[in-house]
Amino acid sequence: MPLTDDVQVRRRRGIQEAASELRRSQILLAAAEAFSERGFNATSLRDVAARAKISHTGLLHHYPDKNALLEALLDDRIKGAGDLHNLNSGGGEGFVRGLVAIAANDEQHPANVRLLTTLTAEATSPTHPAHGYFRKWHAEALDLLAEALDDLDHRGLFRGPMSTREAARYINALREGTHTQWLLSEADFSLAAEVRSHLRLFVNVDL
Amino acid sequence: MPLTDDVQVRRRRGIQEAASELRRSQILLAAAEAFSERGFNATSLRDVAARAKISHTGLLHHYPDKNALLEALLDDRIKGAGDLHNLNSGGGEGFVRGLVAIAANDEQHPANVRLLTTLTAEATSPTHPAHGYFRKWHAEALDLLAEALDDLDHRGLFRGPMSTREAARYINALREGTHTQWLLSEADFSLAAEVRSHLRLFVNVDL
DNA sequence: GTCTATAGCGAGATAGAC
DNA sequence: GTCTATCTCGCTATAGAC
Repeated sequence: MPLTDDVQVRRRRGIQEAASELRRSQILLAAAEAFSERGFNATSLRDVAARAKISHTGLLHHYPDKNALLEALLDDRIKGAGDLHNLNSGGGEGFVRGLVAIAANDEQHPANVRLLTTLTAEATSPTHPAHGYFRKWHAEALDLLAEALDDLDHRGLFRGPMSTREAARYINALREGTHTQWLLSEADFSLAAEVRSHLRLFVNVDL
Repeated sequence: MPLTDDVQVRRRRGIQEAASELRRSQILLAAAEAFSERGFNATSLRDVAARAKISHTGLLHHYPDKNALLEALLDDRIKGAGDLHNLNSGGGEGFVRGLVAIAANDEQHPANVRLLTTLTAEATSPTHPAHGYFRKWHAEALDLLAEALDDLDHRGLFRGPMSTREAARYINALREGTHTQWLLSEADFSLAAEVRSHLRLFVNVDL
């Protein structure tokens, strides 16, 4: 019987994998904190490592370089957020209500907002490692919102004087710009209320 | 007669000051280029100096450190732009038409847009050297726009269902967010047309 | 006013012990 | 899987010659 099939070995391996996964999520949390405070470019791996209470070489064992760390963080955050508020079920109403829910959640976590706002702006540069990632994500976000508005339009709940695609562009721009204003004004208005008002300009849905 | 009152000395000094000013504007141009491509944090003084065809220590003679360079650039750009399109004359109509003019100008200079978008996001962090600067600038921009909308409101040219101050917030957020989308979409729509549409949602002015 | 030279630091990444 | 030690690089900033 080969050693790799040994029950104890498999059990030990399972424990190690769980520990490893825990470490990784600690590291991602630390990275989110650091990137949110200083941006991606200005943050050092040593800073992230210190927050995760690990050496910077220990960090590099889990993520081979800085870009890999960023990619893992984006996967975790962006892909996670959409599912969390089930933007993809419940039709047009579900979608726009999900947007308000996200804003309400963001309001309690300014660091999250700063993280995405800063990374987005940095990624605006074509030389940034996450440029392609954000380009794709923004295009997808636009498509999804336009679809949701189309769904509402078919049922007479879209009230804009413009096309649904234009409205989708306006709504996303409003959200993005409002995040910046909210951060710069040090949260002196309600993010959720603001998003609710934005959406009411375009759709006839009880939010 | 003391040497400092000598005519030739004064003339030479005048020439030197003019040359110095030229150098400074070359440096600011180089800084704008570099910051726009890579952001402030990720840009080195050596990079800026190379673009300005000067040594990095030569640069430090004109601007004592990196923050001073940033501050000088912001003063030059932000304070200059408002005057250029005379946002402060011509009342409410003049102001909103000025906003469209700025967008039309920005459309021809994506690097300018990226510069301000990136710096704004970076400055969102309270530890950023330009944090206070952008905070103040955003608050002022909001006040000025709200005043312009008030002026239009008094003459029945404001059409929003919300207050002028809320509308000012929406319009500024739309502009900020649209910049980001425009950069990420690699300019696949017209910035000026978009701003014109935004404004038409709120004011009854021929743009 | 601009340069060369260099100090002094912190970065990303690798090698190899344990 | 985590560490120490180290390599190599590029950075900001200073000193001092010209």
